[in-house]
Order: sequence, then C-alpha cells, then structure tokens
Amino acid sequence: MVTPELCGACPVKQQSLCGGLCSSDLSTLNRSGRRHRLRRGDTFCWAGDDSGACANVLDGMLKVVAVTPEGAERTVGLHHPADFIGNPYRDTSEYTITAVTDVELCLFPRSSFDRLLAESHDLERELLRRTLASLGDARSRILTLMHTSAEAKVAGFLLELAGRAGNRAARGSLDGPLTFDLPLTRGEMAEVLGLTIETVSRQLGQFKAAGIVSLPALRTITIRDADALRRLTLALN
Amino acid sequence: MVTPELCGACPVKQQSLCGGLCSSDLSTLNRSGRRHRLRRGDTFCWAGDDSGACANVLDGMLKVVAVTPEGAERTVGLHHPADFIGNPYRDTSEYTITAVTDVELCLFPRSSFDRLLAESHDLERELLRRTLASLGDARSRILTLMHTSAEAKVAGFLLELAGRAGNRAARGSLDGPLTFDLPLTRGEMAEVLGLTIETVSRQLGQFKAAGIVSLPALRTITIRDADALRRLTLALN
DNA sequence: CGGCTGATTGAATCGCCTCAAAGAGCGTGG
DNA sequence: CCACGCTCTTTGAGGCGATTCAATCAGCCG
Repeated sequence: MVTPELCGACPVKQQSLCGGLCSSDLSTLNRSGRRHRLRRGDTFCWAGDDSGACANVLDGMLKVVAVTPEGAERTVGLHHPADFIGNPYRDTSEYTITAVTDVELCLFPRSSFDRLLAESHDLERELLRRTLASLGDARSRILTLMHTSAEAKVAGFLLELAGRAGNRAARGSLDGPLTFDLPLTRGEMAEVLGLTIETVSRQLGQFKAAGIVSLPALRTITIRDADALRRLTLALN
Repeated sequence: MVTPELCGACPVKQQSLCGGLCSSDLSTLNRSGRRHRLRRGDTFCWAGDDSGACANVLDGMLKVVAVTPEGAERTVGLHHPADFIGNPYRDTSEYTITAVTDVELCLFPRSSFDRLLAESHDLERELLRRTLASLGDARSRILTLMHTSAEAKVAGFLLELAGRAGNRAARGSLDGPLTFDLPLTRGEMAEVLGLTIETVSRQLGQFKAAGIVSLPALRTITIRDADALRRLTLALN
C-alpha cells in the first residue's frame, strides 16, 4: 500500500524527503528503510570513513563536525528532524556526524538508496531541494559568523532553538515565556557559534541578569522576552 | 549536431554543468543559451528580484552578496568559471550577484531551463552535484571564518587565487614565483574574509615585508614563497 | 592641475580569548 | 547517606588581535 506500517508512524512524513515522492518510490524506499536509534554522543559516521548508509532524521539533533589536522573539532552545521543525512555521489563522508541528543533515524543502505536515486526523478529533485536549503543554511551561518558580536550570536541561536521547540509544542508564536531543554552543552554551543565556552556562559549570564531569560536548570532555559533577543540579533556588527 | 557552434567555442565545456549531459539535452540547452557579457561592477541579479535567468560562468569572477536590513553588504561566496548561477525552484533570487571582473556568461532563460530540468535526469543530477560542491565550499568557508586569524585568512585566500591563476596558465604546481592580477579590491577581499579593509592591507604589507610576496602594482601580486603562505594557513586558531 | 576612489599607515579602543580558580550537578562506591 | 571524582559551568583578571577613527598617499580621469 502507499503508506506501509513503517511510514505510517513516521513523525516527519510530510516534511522529509519522502513528502515529495510518488507512492511507488515511497514504497520502494520504505522496503529498504529501517528505524535506528542513536544515544547522545553516538556518532553516525566518522570523517573519512566509507559512508555505508544515509538516513532521514526522525527525532533529535546531530552535529556535523570537521576535524582539523591538529585534532580540534569544528562544528559546521546541525541536523534536525526531517533533515536528510548522507553523501550522494561520494563514497566517503567528509564530516563526522554525532548525536547531541538521543536520536531516531530512518536508515537506508547506500546501495538501495543509490539505486532508487538513479531511477527516480522525484527523489533526485527532493534531494536537490534539500541540498539547496542546506546551502542556504550554511550561507546564513557564514553571515552570522562574519560580522556578528558574541551577544548577537548567542541571542540568535537561542531564538532558533526556541523556534524549533515552539513548533514542536504546536505553538505558532513566541509571545509568552517558552521553556525548553537546551540540547547542547555550553561547549557545543560555543563550537557551533565559533566562540569559547566562557563567552557563551557569560552571555547567558548577562541575558539572565537582564531578565531576558531564566535558567531554571543547567540544561533548561525559559525565554521571557523574545523581542529583546530579536533586537540583540539585529544589533549590527 | 552534438557540438553546435556555441558550445564548440565554450571554454568550460567539460568542467561546467554541460559536461555531464547527453548530447540531446546539450543541444536543447544550446538552442536556448546565448553569450552575455558583464562589465566589472555590473550586477547579474539583485536580491529579492525575480530571477529571470540562470547561467554558466565562462570567464571572470562574480561575488554573491547578502544585503543586511541596514544596507551593509556581506559577501557569502564567489563564482568562478564553470560555476552555475541560478535559483532552481525559487522565483526570486536570495542574493545580489555582481561581477568583480569583466565576466562572460552563457545565459539561459529560466523558462527553457526549467523545462529541460523537469525532463532531464542528467541535468538534475549535474545540478545536484554542483550544489553539493557549493555546500562544501560554504562549509569550508565557515571553518576558515570561525577560528582563523586574519593572517591565515589572507594567506589562504591568496593561495586560492594563485591556484586558479596557476591553473589558467596551465601550470600544475606553484613552485616558482607566480604573478597574477588581484581581481578584487582590498575592500572586496575584506568582505569575503570577514575582515576590514585596513586589516587586509596590513596583512599584505606584512607578507611583502617578509618577502613572501611582491606587489609590483596595486592590483598585481607575485607569490614568491607559496610554502610560507601554506604554513601560515595551517597556523591554528 | 583638481577631484575622486582606493590603499596605506598610525594610534587608541574594545571585544573576545586565554589562563586560572572555584562552584554546581551527578553518578559511583564505600 | 555521605564522600569522592568527574564533567560541565561559572566567574575573574589580564592580554592580544582586530576594529575604529583619522590622516596621508597613490593612481586615475576629466
């Protein structure tokens, strides 16, 4: 049938790659896909390794990390639910991809995915769309990394997280206070934003002192004044 | 025929999008494509405007610029020969694209390009490949912007330019001194690297003082010690 | 020769990093 | 239950690098 048992329970049916597929492609993909869980800290693939699988993110968050020759880790991006992970047309992965929360994936073996990709115009178009979106993400990250103060970076990142947490809770807007778990450690946030852990901590402290946020627990935050954060984001330079 | 007059003289026949097309797609594309010249400073498209055309870059260099609400310009990337310019699946362009040198393009009207894109599996695959490559570029730019000193940024950028200039002159390696024109002003380099014009100027001055480069004219540079530049690029932080 | 744009150079400031120490949260084992 | 070790976080003091502001210089065109 068009929506077999696996896809039937899929939380990102419409938003993911699969949303744009015709039912025949979908059922082909469904036959080769299987659920896969990652614990926080588990890595999906290591930079340089053969990329034996690709996947849709169903739930959780992963980081895309480049490892410099010296061994330092630099995060170049994040993966969220409905995102696609994989390296079409490459046989090794360029980055290390690690779960920053517990993660649920819909895993496809490369062989069967590549086969379908070679046949299905729809799948390729969806993949292209998604890659273009990733390119947009990367470019907007470039913009924030280039000429933005630490304050604006942290504020913007909190808003991004709040947006995702808000959507998940089926709230359209961020009018009232919004409380959610911070999926990343201060160090991971620093890595994403190109800052140090101390600077991130200090900025959060300042936001707290200004009454813009509360930090009820180490890894929990509540946004009290989203507009204030937005203003800080706009602050030029 | 498979290589009609337009494509016959194409300087990037193999490297561009067209290199991966079957002859029937190629001739379709060829019928709708036409040569187009841009002078230094001309803009190909404005952010927010309808994107009425896409193109292959045949010669020259263009910059991809985001315009902030305040009106400041931030360069998020560069386009080089064989690159594809356009916004498939979007009807407005997200960035302003401006020629930083005189540029020669192979221009395709959106309508005919979209039509072929909808039909041709090959074209879509090539576009996907190219977008993945752009994503890689963007991510490596993220890495250099994040944790790199001004010195390393400028050194790396000079090496990149030298590599392109060297290839164009059909030199494989950069062993001896290599002289080439700097296509960008100091200000444009600064924009690309996320620095100020003064910092770029100072770094170039230091490289010159160290004997690593010479600056025979304002917009001309000769790399005397490429290895020294490479060492500076690797310098961590 | 002016006037313009782009480049260079200098001095002072500021933001973020570095180094360092102390505190908080949490699981483990006695 | 508390002591202990571990990781993550917070907070402080100091330094450095890039920006900012400002002035001068070089090249180019009318």
